[in-house]
Amino acid sequence: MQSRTPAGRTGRPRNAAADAAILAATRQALVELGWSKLTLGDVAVRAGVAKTTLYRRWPGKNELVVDAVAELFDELTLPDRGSLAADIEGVVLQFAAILARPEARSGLMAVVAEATRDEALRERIRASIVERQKRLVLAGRARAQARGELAPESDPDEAARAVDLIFDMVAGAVVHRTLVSAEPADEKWVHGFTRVLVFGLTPGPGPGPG
Amino acid sequence: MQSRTPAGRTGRPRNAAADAAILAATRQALVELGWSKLTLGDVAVRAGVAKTTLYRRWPGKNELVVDAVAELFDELTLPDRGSLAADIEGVVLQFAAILARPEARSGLMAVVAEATRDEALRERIRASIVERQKRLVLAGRARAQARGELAPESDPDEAARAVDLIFDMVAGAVVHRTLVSAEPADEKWVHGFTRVLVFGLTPGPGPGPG
DNA sequence: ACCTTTCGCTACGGGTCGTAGCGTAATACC
DNA sequence: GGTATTACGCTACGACCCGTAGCGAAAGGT
Repeated sequence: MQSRTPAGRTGRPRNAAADAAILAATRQALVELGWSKLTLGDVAVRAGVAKTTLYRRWPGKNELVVDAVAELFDELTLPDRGSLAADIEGVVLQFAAILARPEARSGLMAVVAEATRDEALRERIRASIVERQKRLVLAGRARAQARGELAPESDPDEAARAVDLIFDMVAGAVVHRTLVSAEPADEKWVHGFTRVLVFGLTPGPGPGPG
Repeated sequence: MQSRTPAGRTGRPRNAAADAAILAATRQALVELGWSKLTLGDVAVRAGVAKTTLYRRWPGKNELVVDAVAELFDELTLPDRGSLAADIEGVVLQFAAILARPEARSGLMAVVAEATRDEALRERIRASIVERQKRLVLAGRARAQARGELAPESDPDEAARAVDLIFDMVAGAVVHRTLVSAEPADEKWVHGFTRVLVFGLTPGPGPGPG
């Protein structure tokens, strides 16, 4: 047993508080400067650490911002509100609240853009941000099936595709509303969105989108 | 009448061919270098113009890339395929095809990210990219109402909100699927998406999402 | 005490930025 | 044709940021 230090290593241990300080400084810099004007030297000064310390812990700006933004999504939960529509509305409102924060707005899209040319970064985003969100979709779907609101999927492959589709529709709509249309995903909008998602554009069992 | 030159100005006219060359060079650089490593000096060399010419025509990298990417969306059309679902599938497939191109993938998200801190850039994106797409939603909706598939909206304010909602759902889902989930929005996916959008998650008049 | 790792600091070459200045080219007006 | 006006290509520049190397000191284990 040599696991008193994080990985059984010898030598001076890393200052754990510095990690938190650096990530907080990164978010602060994102708010004040935005992605493009954010420099690692500036973050180091804000965090009260040397620039070299930053480079010892993160490969570069991209990975640092991913980790800084990922922490924002820790607060996502899925309380049981009794129905599929209510569950969707609840989680979408939480998601919208996160995306309304400037550090998320400027950082998230930028790293996604960078990830289009960086497979490792894409995987980092998937593991630390996307996967956590997708688990909420899975949980909500299971609940709805237990309630009888959705038909249970026998084919697990089909089920996975359905979850991916729903996830892209929910997250995509909120992100597009917030960042591209640049208008708030408030309760009214979320309500209309949920109605369309659950009942569709054509007036079926529920009222139409008007 | 002094409007033979574009705006009635005197002096040497601008080389119109240079504009096209610069935008094409920008797209090429986006493919080869991506957003972050794209430099205006490099674009100038590719286009065969001086770097100063670039700065005389565009305020900076952001605006240049917006214009370069906007041209990609010129090809969007909305052929009448007979039904709302078919119309949606057609235009979504076109949209997906554009987003599959590397110059769109790396450029679009990056400028949207920059636009979160730049009101003028946001307006430029809205005018040259978003508005054109939204017009297709308007046209498709009018067709569906003419066919009787959608109830006509009496309140123009409600109608505008519905169009905005649909637009965010369609564009958002495709963008998220393509850029965040990083998987192709192929025919199978588009078909499933359209079914959910038109008929909803719950098995109403149509079949469920499975 | 000794070893190992981290940390802060300084310094560096390399690259990009955005602008200024200059001479020249291309057009409109007279 | 001559002149005014604008666009163009080119060069050069200070400022900034990058990412790394090298050093001495600090903080833990053994």
